[in-house]
Amino acid sequence: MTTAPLRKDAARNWERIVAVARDLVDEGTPLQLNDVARRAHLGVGTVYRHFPTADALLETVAAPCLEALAAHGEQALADDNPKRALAGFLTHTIEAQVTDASLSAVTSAPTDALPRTTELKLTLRSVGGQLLERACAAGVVRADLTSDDLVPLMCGIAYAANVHAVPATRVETARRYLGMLLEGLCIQNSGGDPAPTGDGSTG
Amino acid sequence: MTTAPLRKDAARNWERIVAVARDLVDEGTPLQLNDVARRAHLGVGTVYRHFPTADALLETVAAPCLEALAAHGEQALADDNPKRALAGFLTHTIEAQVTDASLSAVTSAPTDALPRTTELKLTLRSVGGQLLERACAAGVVRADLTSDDLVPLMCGIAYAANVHAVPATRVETARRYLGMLLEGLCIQNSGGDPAPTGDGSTG
Amino acid sequence: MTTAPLRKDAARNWERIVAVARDLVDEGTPLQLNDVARRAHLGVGTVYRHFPTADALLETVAAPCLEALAAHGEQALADDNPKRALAGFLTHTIEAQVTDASLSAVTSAPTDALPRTTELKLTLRSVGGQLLERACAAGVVRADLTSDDLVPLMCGIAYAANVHAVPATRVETARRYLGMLLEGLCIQNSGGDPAPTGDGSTG
Amino acid sequence: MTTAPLRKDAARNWERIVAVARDLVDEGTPLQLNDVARRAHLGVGTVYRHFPTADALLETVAAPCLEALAAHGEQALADDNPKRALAGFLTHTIEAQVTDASLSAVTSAPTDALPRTTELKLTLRSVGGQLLERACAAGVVRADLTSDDLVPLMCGIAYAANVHAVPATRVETARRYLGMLLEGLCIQNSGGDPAPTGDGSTG
DNA sequence: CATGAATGAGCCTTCATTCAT
DNA sequence: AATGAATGAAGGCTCATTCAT
Repeated sequence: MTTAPLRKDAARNWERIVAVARDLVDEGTPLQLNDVARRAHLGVGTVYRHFPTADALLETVAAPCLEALAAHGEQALADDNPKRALAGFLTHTIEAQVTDASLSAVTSAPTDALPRTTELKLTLRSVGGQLLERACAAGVVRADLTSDDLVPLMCGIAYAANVHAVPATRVETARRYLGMLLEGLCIQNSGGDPAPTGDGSTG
Repeated sequence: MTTAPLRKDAARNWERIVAVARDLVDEGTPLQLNDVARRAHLGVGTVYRHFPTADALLETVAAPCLEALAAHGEQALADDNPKRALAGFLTHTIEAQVTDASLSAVTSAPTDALPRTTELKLTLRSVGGQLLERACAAGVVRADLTSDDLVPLMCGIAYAANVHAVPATRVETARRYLGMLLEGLCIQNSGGDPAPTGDGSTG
Repeated sequence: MTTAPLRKDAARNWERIVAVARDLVDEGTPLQLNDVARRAHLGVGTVYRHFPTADALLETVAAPCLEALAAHGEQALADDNPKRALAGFLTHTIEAQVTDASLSAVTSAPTDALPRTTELKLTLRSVGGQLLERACAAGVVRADLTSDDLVPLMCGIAYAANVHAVPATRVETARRYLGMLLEGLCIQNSGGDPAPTGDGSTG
Repeated sequence: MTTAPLRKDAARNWERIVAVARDLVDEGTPLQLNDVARRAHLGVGTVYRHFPTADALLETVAAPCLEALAAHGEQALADDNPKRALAGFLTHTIEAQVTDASLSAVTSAPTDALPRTTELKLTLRSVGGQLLERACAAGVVRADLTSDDLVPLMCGIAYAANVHAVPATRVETARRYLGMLLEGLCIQNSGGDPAPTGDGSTG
């Protein structure tokens, strides 16, 4: 729509570049445009033509996942159980973030290289915000939680799962941590005493 | 202890290096040994002699904070309110991590450059484990939480507070997020339906 | 003449390219064929077809000015005051060179990309030579000045005006410098001692 | 004075770098730091350590010549013949500029990389200004010539001599052109009509 | 003819680490 | 021990030119 369709060969190269980048992301290698070019058997210039910066490429790699998340979110809006809808959306989000390194990088970044990314992030935030609002309205979620908190919290959970957890168990760990966040570490009716004290004093 | 006490001038250099490194960490500058040397008005070689790698220096910078945390944890063990003890310890930990960039780096790192760091991290884990155990025993904390989860969760909370939150509000944000984790995002008696579904399906 | 007339669309492209190049020259941007193509909304290949090198394009841009200068020179030949004729011609030349960056580049260049340019430069040289000859014959110009000196001297004056003089005052400065060159920096009857000594000794 | 004396090996490298740069300048090769490093059989880093930019190196190469010119200028101030003093100074300047490509580059540059260069250029300007003032006072130089004009005019003459003149004759040509500038192209008492007309009209 | 994607040499710069002084 | 100069691999990016479409 927005851009003219690429020529066939250019399109093939574009795909190659993104595919290589995807592989690099998956194997945890930092994205370097020269590196991508070498692996894709293309000139550096070609890569730079398609992606002016490494971030632009990373965001392109992440885009489909962001879109899938957004799509899922839209579906979740149709769920008439607000709690389940929100929890499902967050679960999906977390699983994606833990599975795909491009996502965590992109969602954590304060600025975007591509307008499309900004757009997707806004959509995601908006969807999350709506799901949250409904859950709030239904009284199933604490009232002091805002849509601004959702992304950081998800990033945090994903980060937690990536710290010390071996790849094999990451998704599982992430789900556990999300469960803990949703239900709380503490048993709720366990007494009237404070959670965090603010000044950290224990005695 | 393990090493012979440094000569007076060497000791002074050591202090200088660590002080400079502390400053760099605080201003968010990545630790580069050349940089440290220049600012400390010392030769690079001197810095390398004291700290073979940047990580060793970083861990040295972080050590006092880790010790302070451990000390606090020991005190907390004396608290007869297990929930308060644990919450206070976690609050302390989070505040430290958010405030001090060296801490988050060191606690998140899978391996350590210095044995002392490993030792401290173990102590911390052990203290946390004990506090957790007591809280568990008192039934104030969910049973599926293990001492292995504490560090990742704290790192996650700290990370969450660092994403998108401006420095000025970070500590406050981190406290909020810790509160949410402890109490749960969801209102507890709000229905029988599941939190995360595991397969993420919403309908 | 030498080449078949261009097809209408090709001619339009040619014009577009030259116009864009003119703009780039005027804004002081170095001529890059890719750049020209982009601004002209044409493919690079098209630009390369019309102008095999950046110099060829530059010379094409400069050609009309060179022609105008030549035309002026021809007119000056009709002036019956040899001194005025020469001075006028030089003034014109200088003004053009200072005003139009393409000119200084082309006139200073030792070799030409286009035969047309060589032709024009020869014409100009010839006209200058004739004007000079007349002035010499009339005894109003020093005898050791040859037609070979005219172009370098004009380039030099233009260069002088471009060094350190802000754009706004360049033409004025160039005129002043030309005046100085014509009349001499030194007061003529001011004594019998030498101008440049050749070995630079001051005594 | 200002900087600590270099270690012997560093000093040797410094010399090597400057010598190589001098050669490159003399053979008309553009100064590239990597290139310098290769020719000097040194690591790039070494060159960058000594000279942060190519301009800094160029100015270092030019410095001795600038100093020599300044020294000559000081001597010229002692000459009791103001015209000869000025002419000698200008001749020297021109010869140096034509002979040494580093000089023309440095004197024409609007900004300097090294403070030392700025200093030298100021000295040179000041000396020129004084010589000019004396010549003016003695009535041997046109009154509308200011010290601001000296540098541009000398750069212009040097440029003129470099245009089209083959290296072998450059110095000679430059001297001739300087002579012409000093004495004027026109025979002075050759009539009352104007030199440049300002509008360039020839009648 | 027009197009513009592809090329890749070439330049710039940084920085972790070594080692002669 | 202390010093800090030297190293050079590594990464970044541009741009003139070619050639498949």
